[in-house]
Amino acid sequence: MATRTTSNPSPTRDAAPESGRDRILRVAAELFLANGYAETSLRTIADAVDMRPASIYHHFESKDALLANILDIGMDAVTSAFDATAERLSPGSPGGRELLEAHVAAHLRALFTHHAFTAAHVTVFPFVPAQVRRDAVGRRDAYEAQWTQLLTEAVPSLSADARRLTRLALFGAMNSAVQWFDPTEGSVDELANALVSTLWNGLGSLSKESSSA
Amino acid sequence: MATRTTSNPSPTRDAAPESGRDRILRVAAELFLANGYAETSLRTIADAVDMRPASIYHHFESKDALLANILDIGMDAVTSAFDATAERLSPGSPGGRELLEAHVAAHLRALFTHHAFTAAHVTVFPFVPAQVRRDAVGRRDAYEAQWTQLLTEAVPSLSADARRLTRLALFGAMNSAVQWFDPTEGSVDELANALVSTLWNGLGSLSKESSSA
DNA sequence: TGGCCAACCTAACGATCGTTCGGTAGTGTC
DNA sequence: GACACTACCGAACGATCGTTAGGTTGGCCA
Repeated sequence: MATRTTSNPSPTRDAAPESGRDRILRVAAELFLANGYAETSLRTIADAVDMRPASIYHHFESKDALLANILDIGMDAVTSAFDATAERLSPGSPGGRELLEAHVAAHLRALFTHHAFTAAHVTVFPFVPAQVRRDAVGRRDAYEAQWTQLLTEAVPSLSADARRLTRLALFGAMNSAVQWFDPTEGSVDELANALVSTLWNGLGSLSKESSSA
Repeated sequence: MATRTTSNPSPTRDAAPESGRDRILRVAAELFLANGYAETSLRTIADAVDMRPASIYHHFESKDALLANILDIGMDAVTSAFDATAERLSPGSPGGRELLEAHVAAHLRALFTHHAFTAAHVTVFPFVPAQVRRDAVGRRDAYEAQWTQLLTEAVPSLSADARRLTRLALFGAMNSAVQWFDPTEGSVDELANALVSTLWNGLGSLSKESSSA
């Protein structure tokens, strides 16, 4: 679907030296996240990777295309994390809570592992140029559909309305974490556990008298 | 605390004609929300209010100051909504769930009533110029402290860590609503009820066997 | 050895940006 | 009728923006 080349920019693999293109992607993603898209000029990016502005155009046809690649990489990260988790869990078919927690953990892990690329979706997204945004919403919709199916499986008795609300609220909660959770100070898996624990058991279970409406 | 003049820009009061200044604030907030801060030029704003760019500077000393005013108005809306709700509920001191739901509803109502002003906090905020952001975080911190106290009252048995997590996740869920909830298609109070209902009872209560880990 | 091509460069283009300067029209005040 | 004040305007400033044209370099391959 994506005609863009989204080659592997993750530097965690061995000593494979980061290519110039990947370096631009990573640094630009970090700058976009820190300062915003429009506020980050190509000259700033070029300086940060020790190049000249014109050199960026050897790798990307425009600033918008650079952003589109970054968004694609972020989307790749979360969707492949979801798919890998689904495959890993498919034979056992665990309980609803375990299913949910595994996917929340996977989503959060992808969010923080490829932080600059995924956070771009959360923060920069509303303001990316219309065409770039149009390209990306298709993939987002597909990812959200996967979650809808997941919630159906995890909590079958949920109505369609409640399922939609739960999905959107959960996404809001998870994605907001990129703005306040520091993975160097706590485990992402613990965050996922705490989040799903609250969502699954409810705050009412902690009150002396569970006054369920 | 805020030295800026944050006069009433809400048009819902009688036939008091919207002043030029308030019109600039409202239209600019809408444009910032729709297109982003840096992407929205003063010429675009001036066109939208049928003025010339130089005229904006009669009312605001800079584009940053204009944004700072917008953020202030948004913050005023949510804090005064919180305070009014707290005062309204103070004599009765209802149960934890009712307390929480009332404040969630108040926050959401403020969010959608002053949509452009409050949504600016959610979407534009990460990218506003550093000085403007610094001015605003103080007020945000104070508002978050109010919620921490509220959660302590509503669910006393919550640990400090869990309280912090719940507050941040709830904020993430509520604030994300400005991006997906359409108040013309559903009641904000019903949204608040559904949200708190899920949070209070938990998804596990809907499963056949509530497998509370 | 010579051609090829990816990677990067210098220099500059026109456009647009936030902002400023020096006005003018209208209104109320003494 | 002079003054002051608010609200706005026309025209322009220098800076910065994304982008392009036309190089230069160095390694690979025949």
